[in-house]
Amino acid sequence: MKITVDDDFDLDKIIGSGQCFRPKKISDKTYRFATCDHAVEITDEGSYLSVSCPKKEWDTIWHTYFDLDTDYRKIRESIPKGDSYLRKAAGYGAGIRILRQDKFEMLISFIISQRKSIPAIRTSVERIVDLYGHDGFFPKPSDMLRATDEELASCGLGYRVPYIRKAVERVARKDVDLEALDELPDEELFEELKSFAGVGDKVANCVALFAYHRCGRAPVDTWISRVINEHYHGVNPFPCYGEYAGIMQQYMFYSSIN
DNA sequence: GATCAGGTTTGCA
DNA sequence: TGCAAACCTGAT
Repeated sequence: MKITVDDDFDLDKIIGSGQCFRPKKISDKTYRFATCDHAVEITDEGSYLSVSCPKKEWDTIWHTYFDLDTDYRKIRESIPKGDSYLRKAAGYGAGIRILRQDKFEMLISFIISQRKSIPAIRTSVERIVDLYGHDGFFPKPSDMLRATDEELASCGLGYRVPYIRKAVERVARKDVDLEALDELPDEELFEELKSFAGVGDKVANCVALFAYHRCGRAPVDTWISRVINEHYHGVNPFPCYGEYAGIMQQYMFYSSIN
């Protein structure tokens, strides 16, 4: 089926922006994405996308996943002229969109991400899918309850094993309802996420941004910290960007690692 | 083979 | 409240 997108949309940049770890480029123009119990292959033909799923699935799942109701071009154009670094970064990162990804997968993935390179994160997440997932889909919390410490260690989790174990238990036993957290305002969501062991400011903001689509949240990692020091005199500019701070963060992050 | 990686926790001023 | 140091291990 053909889909046309009249806005910034670049799958290479989306995959390369560090917000997701499992989507893959499987050939020159074709990409594979999976979320919850759905998977799709998308071929970018330039003027349109050729997608492997029926229209109904695209409209109900993937349209939302790719945040196609948001006008990213307009957001880029709203950047103040005086903010030359951001304007340049946004031009370079044009095509990035903030995906709406599965909450449990994001929580686990970003707990793993601390002090790891992106390739290392990918390796660990893939290994978890191999061990506990079904048909290549990320496991449900209950699927991971049976995990042993040895198995988790074999995923390269190191000292994060107890963090993952505790998070799985809290979610599987409904001690925390990740879906229900959707109703909370940003700051309360942030605090709830930080109540997980192994989740600090950076990881909580990543989960808030990439799973809960809180676009005002801007995770500050070593790369962004470098950008702040080198281009903003050490003063964090994100509070100025308001509801789109997270999108601006993605442009800067993408520019700084690519 | 050393060094560092998209941080968090813990302990101590 | 702030600042180091320690932490597992894959990737380069």
